[in-house]
Amino acid sequence: MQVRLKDIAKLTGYSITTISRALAGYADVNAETRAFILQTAHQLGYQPNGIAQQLRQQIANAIGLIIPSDAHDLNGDFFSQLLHGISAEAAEQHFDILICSALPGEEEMRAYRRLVGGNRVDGVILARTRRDDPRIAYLRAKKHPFVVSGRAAPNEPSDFPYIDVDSQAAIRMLVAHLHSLGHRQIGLILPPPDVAYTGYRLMGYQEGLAAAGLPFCADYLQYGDLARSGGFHAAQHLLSTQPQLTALIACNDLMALGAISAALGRGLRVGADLSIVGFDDLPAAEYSHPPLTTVRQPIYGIGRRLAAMLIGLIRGDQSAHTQIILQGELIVRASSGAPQTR
Amino acid sequence: MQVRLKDIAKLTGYSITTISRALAGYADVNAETRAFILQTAHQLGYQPNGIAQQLRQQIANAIGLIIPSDAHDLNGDFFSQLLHGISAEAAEQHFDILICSALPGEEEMRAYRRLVGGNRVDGVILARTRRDDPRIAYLRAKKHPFVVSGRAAPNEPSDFPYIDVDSQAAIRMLVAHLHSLGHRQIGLILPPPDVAYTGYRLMGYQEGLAAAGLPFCADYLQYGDLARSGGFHAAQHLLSTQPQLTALIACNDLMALGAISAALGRGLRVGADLSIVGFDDLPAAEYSHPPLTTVRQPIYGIGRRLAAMLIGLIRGDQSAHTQIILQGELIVRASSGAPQTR
DNA sequence: GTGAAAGCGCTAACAG
DNA sequence: CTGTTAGCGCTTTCAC
Repeated sequence: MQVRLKDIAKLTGYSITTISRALAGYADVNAETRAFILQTAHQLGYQPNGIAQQLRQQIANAIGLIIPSDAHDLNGDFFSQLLHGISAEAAEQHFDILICSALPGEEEMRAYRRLVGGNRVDGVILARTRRDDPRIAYLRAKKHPFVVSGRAAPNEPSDFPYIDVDSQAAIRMLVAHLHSLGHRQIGLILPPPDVAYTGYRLMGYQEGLAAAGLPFCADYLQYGDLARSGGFHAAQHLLSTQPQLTALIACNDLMALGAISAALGRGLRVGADLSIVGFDDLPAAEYSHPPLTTVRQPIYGIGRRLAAMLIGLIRGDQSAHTQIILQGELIVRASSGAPQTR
Repeated sequence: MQVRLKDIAKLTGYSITTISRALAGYADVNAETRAFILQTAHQLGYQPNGIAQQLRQQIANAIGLIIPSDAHDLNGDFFSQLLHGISAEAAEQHFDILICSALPGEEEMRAYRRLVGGNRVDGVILARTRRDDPRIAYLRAKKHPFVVSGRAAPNEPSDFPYIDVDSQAAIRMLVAHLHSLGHRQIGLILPPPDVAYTGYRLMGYQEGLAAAGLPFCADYLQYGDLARSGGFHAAQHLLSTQPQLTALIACNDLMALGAISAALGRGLRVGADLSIVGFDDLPAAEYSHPPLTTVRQPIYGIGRRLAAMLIGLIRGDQSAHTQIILQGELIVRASSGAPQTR
């Protein structure tokens, strides 16, 4: 079965130590010896036993990612892209990724204890932070390296390394965009209140309205699940109770797509009778009909940089402890246009 | 930092061996001793070092999943759901999941060698098999446990454990459905030819046509990427070169959504002027506009069962070596209807 | 019931 | 340049 250093040692006549050093590329090995050893190792198809290396070196060479299990259904594309970025960077730095899906709550914390406490990973990446997030409390107490996709809620301290998109500015931008098209009655579809970033998006909306000289109306707000269905139902509700609305801002693309579906189902022409805009720029946004006006968030890049930061922290590079807020880019597509009354 | 067995031993006065046995639940430990040890361990917040357990027991307690990196963008929702199922089962059986994204090719094979050859995982799950798949050849040669989501291409032997949906029957069903609505000119949007399941879907189409007494026309076929863009461009092409088509079958939902977008963009009423149907039943299908007629594939369940099979194989349960073909369920929604000419 | 000792496969002082 | 030795933290015979 598995080829061990011992096997190469037996075959070449050198000691296990020399084999190890030759393979690891240490300088103090005779060039010919090294060549011979490398060749033999290659012939035997030697692959170092990762577990043994990890035990010996006291590092797992792995990072953990615990995904809220509802996220798969809610926002699979987002996590998939984030994971893509993370794994690209991890692969380059020879790190593995340990994945766990768990429901927020006790199950989730058990997963963290197993991965973190059990030394299976050297650091973890957190996503979709919640208000008063117990995971952050745990990792902070453990002093275990971690980085976060997104900040803490507005009124909580974000005293950890993170990368976030300035969603406050993004929503502000969307309000300004709609206002410049002529919209005066703009509804907002928000994520659930316990999601940390919900507060930022609401603030951005209020600031946007203020900047445009528009009044804030609480009846123009509706909360919904982070998915198409959430946007669909929220839009249904807003459109029937507030028919004067000419535009809807959804706090992410999936909700926006659900809202489009609701609007079309009511016979509205999206982009004319009703403008709808989102946030994320998932692949789905480009091919929806009409294509979705949105603010682009470089999800892949965020995943990549998060992984790079985390690996930096693991290696003890204190300069990796940074907090980054990215600006999104407004992508105007046909789902938003000048308001028209039928 | 980390609490070790040694620490508990020191504190309780028992030997490491006894601590280990008490924690592992062996019967030959005095009940009081055990209680005392368990309590102490709990107080100290003991978490066994997973790496050490793995090295000692020669099992990684982990399964590997190597995701073609293009899949994240192409079909994030699908992989996300599959991953969800896999991780649910794995978590229950106390297995970790090691994820790697790699481009098909040399990079991908290196990832396999590292994970499999390096003993980091006890088994792997393969998805989106290709014709003449080198990963299967490698795993087979290594005699390493693996299970596959999907079969080999029609003309290749599928002599490995797998779970697949009968996509041949699914496409046949879709043809029958469209035929029963009155469609006679039905186009087909296919995945790239190197994807293993493409052959099955084409066969299903041909069989469906034959059963309906319709002629097969090669001009009604178009290949495209496994994504919205692929469906979009394929539909564009079919609709402009074969305007007599009244229905399009897309081989997955994303392509179908792209096709809907293309049709709407040409001013066609989907479900009336042109019927479009897909396959998968991703969350997006339900909320597209119009909602998509499709064949439902229990992706989460497939992930779950794949993980269960693999863990069975790892544990040496030969009865886990099974080959399962599931039947999809036709979900009729508004994107398909009787053909109408404008 | 409990403890001593061996060893999983590897790396890293330390000698020579 | 190369080999000897000592573990990483855990489990598991094997004695007592």
